[in-house]
Amino acid sequence: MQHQKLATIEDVAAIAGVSIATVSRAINEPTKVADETRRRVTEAIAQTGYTTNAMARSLRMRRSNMILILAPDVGDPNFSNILVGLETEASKRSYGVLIGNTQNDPAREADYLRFISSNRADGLILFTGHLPYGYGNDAGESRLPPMVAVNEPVSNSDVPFVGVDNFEGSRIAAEHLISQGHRRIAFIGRSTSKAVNILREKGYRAALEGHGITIDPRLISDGDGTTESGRAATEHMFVRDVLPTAFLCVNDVTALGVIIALTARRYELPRQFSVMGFDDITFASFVSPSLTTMKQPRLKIGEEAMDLLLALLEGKSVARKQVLLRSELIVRNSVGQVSRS
Amino acid sequence: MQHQKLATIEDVAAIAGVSIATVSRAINEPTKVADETRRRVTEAIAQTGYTTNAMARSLRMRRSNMILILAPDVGDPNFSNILVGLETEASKRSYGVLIGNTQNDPAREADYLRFISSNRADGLILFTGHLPYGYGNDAGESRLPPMVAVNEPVSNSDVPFVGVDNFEGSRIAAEHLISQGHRRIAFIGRSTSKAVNILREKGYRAALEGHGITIDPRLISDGDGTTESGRAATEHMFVRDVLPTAFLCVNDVTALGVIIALTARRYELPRQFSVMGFDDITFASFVSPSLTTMKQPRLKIGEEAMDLLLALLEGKSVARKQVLLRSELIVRNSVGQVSRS
DNA sequence: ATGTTTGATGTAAAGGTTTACACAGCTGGA
DNA sequence: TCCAGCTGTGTAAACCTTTACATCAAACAT
Repeated sequence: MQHQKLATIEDVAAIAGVSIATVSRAINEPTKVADETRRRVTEAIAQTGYTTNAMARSLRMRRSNMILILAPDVGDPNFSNILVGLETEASKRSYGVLIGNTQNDPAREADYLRFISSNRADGLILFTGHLPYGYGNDAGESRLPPMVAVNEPVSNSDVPFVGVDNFEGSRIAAEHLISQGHRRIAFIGRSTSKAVNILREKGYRAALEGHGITIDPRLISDGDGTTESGRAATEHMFVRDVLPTAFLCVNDVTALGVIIALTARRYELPRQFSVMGFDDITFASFVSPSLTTMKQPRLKIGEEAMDLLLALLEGKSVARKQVLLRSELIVRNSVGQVSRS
Repeated sequence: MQHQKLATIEDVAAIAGVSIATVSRAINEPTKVADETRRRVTEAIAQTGYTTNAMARSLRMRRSNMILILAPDVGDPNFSNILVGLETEASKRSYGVLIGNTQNDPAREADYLRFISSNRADGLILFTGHLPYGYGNDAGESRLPPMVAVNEPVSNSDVPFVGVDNFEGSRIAAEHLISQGHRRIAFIGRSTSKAVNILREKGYRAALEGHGITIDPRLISDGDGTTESGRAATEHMFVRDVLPTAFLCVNDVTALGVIIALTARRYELPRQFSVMGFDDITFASFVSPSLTTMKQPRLKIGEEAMDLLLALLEGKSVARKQVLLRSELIVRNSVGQVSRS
């Protein structure tokens, strides 16, 4: 009962009174078949409810029309909206989208690579910030398929990247704080390994230096981008008693941790301290105080990335190997004029 | 350069000095081939880096080992964690997971159904709360594949459902408010169409009735589960001047709207009003006041749903067509003792 | 009238598996 | 000695397309 034998191209051909080659052409290259014949075929298709078997087609054409999305964490607040963009563009061009949630587990990444080598996916979108593990160690030197990185560039490689201009965005964010009179500005979320963090720190430095503000290294704090890291970094500054008037955070999630720490110490925001995030994730507008931040055009990022990947896939030589979009300053209530101290 | 001709089963067979049938058996039914032969085949596979071509296999076996997930909105805060569960279980059983973001657009749903009829997916996970549009209107009466609903049951159908016991959970939530001395309890988010809302309202009613509290219909407010609906409903109650001491909301997103409305009116929570949510979405612990709510075991829901679907797919007769998991009361700071008024 | 081009269609191969069936050799029982 | 059953392997069909090549008729040019 499971399989009631779907109609094949042969059934259609029989009904229309033509050969299967003609049916195939009527579907894929309509101009190459006579009007009258095409009409008969179309009718036969409607009559049988025929759909072309994607497996047979993929087998023959050596192409699955599927894209694999490799993400370390599907729960990442940046993920879902980029995914919508990716999916929208893919489906518009009749590609399907496969999800691989790797949790940064090398075994799982290697596992998912087999979707490529077994022809189940033609291309790869990388959220991971690194090339998949397990690449090229099987004999046969498995070639990597066309790829595009998103969210985080792939460190030392020439994998095309689509994302926000993190340096520029962070510079704008810092400028905003400076424009509110802040001079002692902390940067929360320094990292030596994550490209995004590095760029955002550079933007911060550029802005301060551009305004002749000397950077106090004690105001730069390591962090891995989690809420807890933001909270801990803030606490640490209080313990050491080296305090800024404003916190520029590597992302919104970190900023949330900073807000939690400050609120716990009963400070009033933004009167006593200003906090700035980056990303504009969903809850940024719901926190109290609502978060001033830089908005990533996530939908657009997804669309552009998929567009680039499909271009690569279709063999078009692609001019730009890097698409940097602008982030937008969203002013809410977590940043204020510097308080006279 | 794209395709350097991958090794096929034939190459392996040649190297191992056996027929392709034997190679296939060595891979899929190892016990059926002699130890020595199997060793040679394994070696040949390693040597060539052979991976079986999934398209050819699927074509032959009439099975893609792919599951299609149909979701109206990938950004739904309940979605991502359930997805992780679904994906984890699927990948454990070596199924792949395809994402279909439909935005409730009938055309897109119908479009995705073609993944089924073209054999690109064997089964369906429904987040949508309804059967996909475009089912069965093509001639040939396209049979629906094995399906499991998640997040929201599929109204009037016998599609198996995996989720939380909404009635019971809501009853527990209401009981909690009652235990804090509340008698005038509002229910925000009534709906006549959404099964989840209906069940949660029933749980609310059951709890109140069980404690001999007569229900004031003016305290039951329609809502579609958005933040804005929660805000508007609350405002409306102030305008009519019919006020509860506690708000039981159909979900956390709605509760957030209620909190926003109350905070805007400068009420102090939970001293003056109590607010209770449902779902325990990520930001529930970050709102101020942090939200008391019922936690959905989302990971588990995903895993159970996929497990059920795969069982269905493999033809096992499944005992339970409905898996109801318990939700857990999470006490935070948005609910307090009723204030003497 | 002959040769050439064009357009529409058909024939058959190829794509890479799985698996029913056949076969060969061997074991063990009668 | 013969037969039955078992084990391990091979042959070939089937799964459903796409497409190179062949064919044929009609149109056109010479």
